[in-house]
Amino acid sequence: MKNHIIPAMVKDERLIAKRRQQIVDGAVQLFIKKGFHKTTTREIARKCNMSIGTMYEYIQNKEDILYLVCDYIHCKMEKKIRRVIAEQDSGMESLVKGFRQLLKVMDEMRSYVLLIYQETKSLPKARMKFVLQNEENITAIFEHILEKGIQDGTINLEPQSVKLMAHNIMVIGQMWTFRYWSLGRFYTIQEYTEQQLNLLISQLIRNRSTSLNSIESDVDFA
Amino acid sequence: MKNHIIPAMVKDERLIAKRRQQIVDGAVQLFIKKGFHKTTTREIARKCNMSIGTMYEYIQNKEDILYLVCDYIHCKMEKKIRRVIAEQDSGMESLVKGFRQLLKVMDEMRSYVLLIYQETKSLPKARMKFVLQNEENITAIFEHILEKGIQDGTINLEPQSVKLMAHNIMVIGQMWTFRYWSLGRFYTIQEYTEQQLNLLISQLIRNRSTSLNSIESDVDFA
Amino acid sequence: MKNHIIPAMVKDERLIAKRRQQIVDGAVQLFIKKGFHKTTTREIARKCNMSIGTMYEYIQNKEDILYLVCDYIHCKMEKKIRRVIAEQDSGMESLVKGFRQLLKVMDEMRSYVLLIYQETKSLPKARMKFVLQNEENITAIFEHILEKGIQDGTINLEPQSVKLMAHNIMVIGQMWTFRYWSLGRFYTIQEYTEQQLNLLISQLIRNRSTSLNSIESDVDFA
Amino acid sequence: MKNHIIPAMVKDERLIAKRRQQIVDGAVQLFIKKGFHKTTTREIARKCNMSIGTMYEYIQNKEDILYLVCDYIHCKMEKKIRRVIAEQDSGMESLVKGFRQLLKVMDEMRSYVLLIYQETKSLPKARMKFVLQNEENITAIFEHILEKGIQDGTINLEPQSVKLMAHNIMVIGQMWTFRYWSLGRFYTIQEYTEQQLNLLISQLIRNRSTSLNSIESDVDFA
DNA sequence: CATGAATGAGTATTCATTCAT
DNA sequence: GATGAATGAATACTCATTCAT
Repeated sequence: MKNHIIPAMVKDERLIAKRRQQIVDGAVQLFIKKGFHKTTTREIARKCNMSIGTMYEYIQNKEDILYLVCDYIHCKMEKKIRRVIAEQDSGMESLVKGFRQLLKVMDEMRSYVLLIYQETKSLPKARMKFVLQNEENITAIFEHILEKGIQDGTINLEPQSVKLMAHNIMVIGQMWTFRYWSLGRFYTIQEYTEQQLNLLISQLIRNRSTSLNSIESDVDFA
Repeated sequence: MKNHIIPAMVKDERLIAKRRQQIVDGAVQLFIKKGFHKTTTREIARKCNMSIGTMYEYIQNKEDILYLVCDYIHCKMEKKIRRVIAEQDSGMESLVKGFRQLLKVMDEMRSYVLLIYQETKSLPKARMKFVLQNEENITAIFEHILEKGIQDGTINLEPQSVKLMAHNIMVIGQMWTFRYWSLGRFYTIQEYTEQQLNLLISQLIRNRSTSLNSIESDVDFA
Repeated sequence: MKNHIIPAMVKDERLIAKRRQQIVDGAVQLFIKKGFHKTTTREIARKCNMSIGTMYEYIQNKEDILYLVCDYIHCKMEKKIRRVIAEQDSGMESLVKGFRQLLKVMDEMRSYVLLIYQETKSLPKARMKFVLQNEENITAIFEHILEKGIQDGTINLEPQSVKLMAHNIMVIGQMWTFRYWSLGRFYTIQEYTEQQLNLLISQLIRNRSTSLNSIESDVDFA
Repeated sequence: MKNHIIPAMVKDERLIAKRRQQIVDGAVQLFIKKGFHKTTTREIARKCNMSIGTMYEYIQNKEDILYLVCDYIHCKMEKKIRRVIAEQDSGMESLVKGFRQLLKVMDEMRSYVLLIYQETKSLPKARMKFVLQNEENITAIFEHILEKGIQDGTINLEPQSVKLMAHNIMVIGQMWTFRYWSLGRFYTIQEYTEQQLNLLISQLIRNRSTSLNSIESDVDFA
């Protein structure tokens, strides 16, 4: 977390972290249910069992809370995704594992991701940069995987398209959250995942003789 | 336009259409610059050279304006895209033309699309439905193209993936608007279009012997 | 009617009277249902099938409408009450007939009277005077009856109390409208009338040997 | 006071009572001078040396203020009237004392009572019920007195007319406020009181041999 | 460090009235 | 005479933020 950017009235770093987590936990629920603008600071304070006065000891304004929330969500996502990436795996193996995990996370955190997605714009320019940067960090995971795959020969992709492909992968994940209102009517998350994976692979191999099934899914959708 | 849904205090239908266009024209600019929430009704009225009183003769509340704006944008997009689709073209031809046009439109209307994207959630539930429906109408254009291509044999895609692929296409278009902050640093719209097109085609043909170049681009990016 | 006080943009006196009656008819219903303040001029115009523009040709402002309404109600009440007063009757006979008629009218026009009662204060000072004067005119009917009764010996009352008694009688009538929420639970209008009449008479006779029953009620409560 | 019904944003009960009194004190004056509808919340806040924000911490909407005012007035009236009623007095004695005190209070609080009278209808239904209930509580005082008088033989009244008579007494009091524009021209409050008392007594005794003068007035009109 | 009462600028919306057609 | 679109002052209420205790 880069919370350090947000100044607090209180010194005790340990306390700051604890209280901010409290704030984030309370705020997320409210933001998801009502949106950032329609949630009042009073509500947030009440939700996290804090007086408004106390809350303002740990933040400077309402937007700070949104920032903390976005940051928290991104960190959690990133951690969850990195967990399945192993050094020893080939590029393609990592890709498949990473992709499946990405979609698993997107499904689990659907409303959270949607939140970031819809409210980021409410952040002041400077803060927005940081949030977008977080996003780009996650995108970078897939860039690295693709590059590794190109080098070890398991992935076939022109270097100039690496960035683009990484973005595409991220967006395939995100669209499950922001187009769920339509996609959810036609596909389960498993179906969605495997079909998108098939389409994705078809872009990354020279010929489709390589079977996906050779790479076992160690992602189980709860 | 389904504006008819919004009741007006004024009877003259001609006038209603005219004034509402005035309102939309003024509001879009402000919404794009400041966002829906931070734009005041007074500002909107001033921008479109109307008194607030007059404005409220043609709408019922601020959200109506947002709805009118979203509706207007979607209609414009749909019209522009349909323009390049010709009956006599093969599925694949239509797809390529449609895709290129989609991206051209997305680039031209970048901030407009972004607006819809970020503010749709501010609409009341009922109104949101309509906006999402509009979106789905555009997606349906590509569904039809894909189906046509499957039938005439120019496109290779499993039927169950048609809907998914149509969504993917739409999202490839939209992501140019909402990830422009990153994509715009690495690609021009032409580069973006052609690379995405290449990736797309690779998913829709049995073998890559068919060259894209055979389908000339009649889309010029102004 | 002293409508003449209210200037109109239109000349034709016949038309003025007709249109103003139209306005009054529409307005009364609305005022009764929603009160003066919560009724809009637009609603009134719509209710009486007139454009607002036209309506304003016959009045100068919203308060004028209230005035017209009050005036109309008072005139109607006065006419109805005077109808049962006959020259040849004794004072006491007139009193009983007048009283019973007063209560009949109050019951029939309950919501109308209540309206005057609650909204008179919304009139500008000058207009209020006129309305109160109308009220006093009706009160004066009973003053005259009481004086006649004193002179012909059928009513026993000190001259200094005549005015007071006339007011009391009016108020007995009015309270049926503004305390109906309570009185209506315990008494029918007939019970209310006869009990109040009994009490009233007991104040106006030297000894109670005179029976009320000798004066027949020619008022039938529909 | 049943203020507890009105929720406040502030917790300290002591403070709530104090601030609400402040609000009532400021509001009454304005309501009396301009009426409820023509008084703005800003004016009220200014009058009671509070920011609007602060004021709204203690009420929920403008109507709440009106309710508080009505409640306050009724409570004050009731207390003042009850003060002169003594256990050991006979029914008739209580009645005379109570009646004189009622009129004294009505005179002192003339504009306050008039206010309740004219603005109660501006309250939302539920609140209006409470106010009317308060009114009925005061009326009940006189009901009890009348019943006592009937039992101890000092008052002669048919049981079925008790409720009616109690209402009549209340209305005799109230009419001094809402017909003061006319009554005030002819009677002082003392004259009004004694004449009405005489008329009242004439309804409540079998023969008029009993002299009122035997019951001394301990009400002095300041 | 914690509290929560105080603040007041800011906003959507209404509605009586006018006046050009 | 009739119409109804245009006007904009006026108003109730909210809510992020502060600061004395």
